[in-house]
Amino acid sequence: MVDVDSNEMHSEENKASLDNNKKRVLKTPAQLMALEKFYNEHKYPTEEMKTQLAEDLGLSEKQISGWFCHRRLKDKRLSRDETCANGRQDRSSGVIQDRASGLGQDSCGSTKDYRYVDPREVESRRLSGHDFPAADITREHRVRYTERVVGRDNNTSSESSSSLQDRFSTQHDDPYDMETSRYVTDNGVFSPLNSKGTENMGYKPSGYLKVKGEIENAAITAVKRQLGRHYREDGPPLGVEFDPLPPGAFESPMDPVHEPSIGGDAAVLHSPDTSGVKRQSSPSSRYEAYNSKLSSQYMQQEKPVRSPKIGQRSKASKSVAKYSETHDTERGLVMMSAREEKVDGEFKAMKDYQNPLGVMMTDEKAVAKQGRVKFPQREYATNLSFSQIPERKNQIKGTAMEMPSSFSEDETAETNSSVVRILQLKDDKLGRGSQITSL
DNA sequence: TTGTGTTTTATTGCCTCC
DNA sequence: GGAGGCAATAAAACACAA
Repeated sequence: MVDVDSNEMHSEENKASLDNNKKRVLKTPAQLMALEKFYNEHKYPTEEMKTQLAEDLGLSEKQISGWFCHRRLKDKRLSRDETCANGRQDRSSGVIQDRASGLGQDSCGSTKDYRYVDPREVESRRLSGHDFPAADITREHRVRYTERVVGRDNNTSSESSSSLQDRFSTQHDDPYDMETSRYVTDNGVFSPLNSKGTENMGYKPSGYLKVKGEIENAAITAVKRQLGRHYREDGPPLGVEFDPLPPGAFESPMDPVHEPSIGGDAAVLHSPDTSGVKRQSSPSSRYEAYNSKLSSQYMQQEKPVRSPKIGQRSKASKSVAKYSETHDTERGLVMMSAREEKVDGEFKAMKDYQNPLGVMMTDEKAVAKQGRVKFPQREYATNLSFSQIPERKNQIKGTAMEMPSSFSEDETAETNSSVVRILQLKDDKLGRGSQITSL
């Protein structure tokens, strides 16, 4: 742990070092966290924002500007790599991809190549919550970063997935607030998460799950567990017949622009009741989106492409695998950030889905230039307790580690109930009531 | 322990917009 | 012309494998 004083001193050193020598000084975890959070909402901060941020973080405006600049470049670079990798993967593998992950699908393919998309458009989409490879990348980065932040002292648990058990269980506006409230005790010490969810299951993948990696299918496994005795590997019970799907049931618009790509049910999304569903923060919908996305990510890792960046990713996945074996109690904290970010984006996507793109997309760059973006509350920096953020070391990188491999009982219950709610909504819309029980 | 690769930070130059 | 952003580059910090 790093106490406040040392961080503040560090911040002072940042300024001083800039003046005195050119030796670069790493941002403190708290600074990075604040910056990341701010960046997550404002890719192009106004001068006022920068000033405020610089003041709050103890950095110079130049540093702030430079950081945002590099951060955008990083996003863009990663976006290129990611979309290109996805495109290659799609061509080389015969694995069916979820439609929700189709954004990567067409990245280097025929529909649209995001490498040639105006980055501001990318950003606008991200801001508006539309799913996008870059959004994943941001999430990946954030996970990587926060892992570094919290993953330093990972000796509290050897369970492989306790951190993930909370992925879908909670929704909070501010992941950082949530982190501190949920994981930090009154003394500011990280309290271990409940890890029993991993132990009590003893579930072994079977059938299709054997083929795919356990990591990828952990979410599927979780759903299986939730379904319990209702789950049948060989399909529905004999004698149970499903109603034929209505025409166009699987024909959700694949407009790469409007497609929210959250992997949720199209009927739900297009339903007038969508608002109710999204506010409900259905873990199942999130789960679906997550699972579909993870599939594409997993495939990338499985067949690394010979490019420097992909090589990094492959290496990262190894680290992740190793990391996931031993670091999970506090990793949950990392997951919370990534998850909340994604979830937030998903709900934005759902909320924004009904609006035309032209209306929804805001050119933040232009807006920032005009200084019309309201500076948010100074929560980015001030809400961060430096004492709660470990010193940064042990850079653990990865993407697929976000995969939930187990759920706590509470989470299972909640997820299960949410799944049922979604199914009920679907059935209500389709005017049938048999599928839930058929499951 | 060391070499190598990756990431992050800082600098600089060019470009675009007002 | 100034401001801001992007891209290229260098260098330091860091992680990891041998």
